[in-house]
Amino acid sequence: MDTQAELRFDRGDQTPERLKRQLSRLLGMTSAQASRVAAEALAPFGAHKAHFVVLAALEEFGPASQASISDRTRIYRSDLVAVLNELAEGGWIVRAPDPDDKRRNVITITDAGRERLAQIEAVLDAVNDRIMAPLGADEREQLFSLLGRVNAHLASGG
Amino acid sequence: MDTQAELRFDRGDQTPERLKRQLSRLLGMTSAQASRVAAEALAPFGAHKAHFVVLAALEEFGPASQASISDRTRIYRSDLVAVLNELAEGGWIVRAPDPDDKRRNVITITDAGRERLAQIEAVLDAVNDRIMAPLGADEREQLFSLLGRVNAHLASGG
DNA sequence: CGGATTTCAGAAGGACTGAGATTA
DNA sequence: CTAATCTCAGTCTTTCTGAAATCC
Repeated sequence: MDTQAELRFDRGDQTPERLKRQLSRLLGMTSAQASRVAAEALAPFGAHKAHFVVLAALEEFGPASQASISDRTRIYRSDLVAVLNELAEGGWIVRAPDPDDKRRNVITITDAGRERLAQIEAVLDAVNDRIMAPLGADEREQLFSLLGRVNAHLASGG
Repeated sequence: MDTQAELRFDRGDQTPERLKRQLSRLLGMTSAQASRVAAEALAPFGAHKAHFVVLAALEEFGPASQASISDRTRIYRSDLVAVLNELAEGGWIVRAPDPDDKRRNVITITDAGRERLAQIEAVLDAVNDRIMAPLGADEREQLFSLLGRVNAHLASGG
């Protein structure tokens, strides 16, 4: 591809000094690239990151309503609907009405879903490794720790 | 606002273990929150982050064509058009045809633009400080350094 | 001609809001 | 009646692609 994105490498560093100090900008650029790498790696499998997130939550916490899956994954309730439709179509989850509370659905991961999860996880673990390639093990831990603290602070209203 | 986002605080940590190890997820969440904080701080001024980015590039590198502004800011050429329209409407830049190359426009920051830049910068510096509030000075530098290395690696095709 | 610049139109994804229908 | 759940229908923003028109 001879796109504009490609032309942006290897130019002399003409980044304005003011921009280098803005963490939100550095976060945004890095996040966008990381997401692109992950999405490209998952594309050949017809998988999305949301699939991984939901399957992991089901595998670790067991069958759950859509509301509690939303709380655990931070995927909005409204957006979960489409994700679960896709996962149900693939046979990776089962969506059944809850007999104890007719407002709810009970979402259950299937055996095929567990296999799918393992497959996606392997892909994403490799992606993760590739993203953090320039960092040593201790540096990776530092990055997680620092980012995690910033994130927790922002998530709790800071 | 009694929205879903608000309900996501202060629940017991029900985050699936698998998700905690994915840097791209942590990056995405932190980036989204940081962007939201920045956008909310700029909204009362009717400013966007792109305004800051473009004005900073013009102030530091002087008058430039839209193509070179794009290279320096990593804002796509196609997206720059709307940003420059807004900045011209506010009187913060002047867009004039380049007599030496009629394909180009020469974009120049105005005195009002410099004032605007200082105003926006003050807002964003405060935002930056708020985002990194839980970190000490040395930790902030570490975070910038680690993220910068990951970003550079991804940007150069890694 | 090939190549660069500006502009417009739109795709694709993520984050988010609001409301309707149903049920507790 | 209030509140929770699921669903649909959107908005908004960002990143990115493609192509037309103009000019070097």
